[in-house]
Amino acid sequence: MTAPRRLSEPTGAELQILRVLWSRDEATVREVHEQIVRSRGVAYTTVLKQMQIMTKKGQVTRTTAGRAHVYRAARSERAVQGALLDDLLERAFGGSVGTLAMCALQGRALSDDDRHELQRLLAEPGPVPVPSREDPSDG
Amino acid sequence: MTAPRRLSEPTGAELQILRVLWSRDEATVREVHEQIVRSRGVAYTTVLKQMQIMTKKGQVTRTTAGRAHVYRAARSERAVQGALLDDLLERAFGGSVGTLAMCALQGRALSDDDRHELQRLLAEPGPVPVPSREDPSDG
DNA sequence: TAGTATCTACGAAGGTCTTCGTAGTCAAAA
DNA sequence: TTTTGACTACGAAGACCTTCGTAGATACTA
Repeated sequence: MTAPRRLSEPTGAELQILRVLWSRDEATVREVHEQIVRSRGVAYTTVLKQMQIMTKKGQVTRTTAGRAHVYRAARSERAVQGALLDDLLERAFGGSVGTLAMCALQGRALSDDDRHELQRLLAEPGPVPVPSREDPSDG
Repeated sequence: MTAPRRLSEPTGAELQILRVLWSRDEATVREVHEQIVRSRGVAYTTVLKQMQIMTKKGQVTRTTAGRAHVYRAARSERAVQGALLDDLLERAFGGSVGTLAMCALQGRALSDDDRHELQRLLAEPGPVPVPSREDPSDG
């Protein structure tokens, strides 16, 4: 009756915290909580506990400043997004990137900039190239 | 100390079952189990229980044939894929379809057919149109 | 010094997910 | 008739997620 589950891609609550960290580069628990509480009522200690767990999981790192901790995301936003997409790709699309991309684009609004960028990407031959964005750590 | 979670998008084990149902249109628990057990050791009653739960959740429907049940997916594969993409879009991409699409395409191999299809899709003006594929039920 | 505010750490509750064993029903075979 | 096999239903265990209260430490203030 055992039930092992996911290996370590961030869950919903974890992603919400990571989004704050990515947007500010680094932040204290208080700052993260102040940001999150605007959209969803949640206790300070809930965010604290979550971030402690994420530290243990290696999703964030922290340093000490005064008597508070300052947190940083361990992986770049792009790296985590890619991993989550890989998950979904395998679990729901049988690994077919084309199906996923078409499913994502169909019926959804797209900015002209994004449209052009995608067209440019698709115009390149071979595996779609990765433009060099700063991408500190990549797990 | 309460922890409400997802509303009803299928989980990993549920998706594995749905994939079998989509591939055969309909199937008994035995057939689904035989298919899944090829890639992963799991007891018959585990699949049975899962499908009972999915029935209660409305993810599958069933009819009786003899003393066995015959199951069907309640929603089309495309509909579920779209819903899962919406989830991920909101949770990890801030709703930006363009970012998701680019992240999905970057660095991943793409068949020529898929590439051309995507280019065709992107060439259309306005919200990317939905091609008419058979799409029986749409949640 | 006493009180207040702000941290971290921790434990526990209640929920979902996944898994499997056991029990009960019914039909077919010995 | 007894045994065997296939099916459904159900309960419970264990893992993980999310939430919050409480406790202890440390600084600031009256």
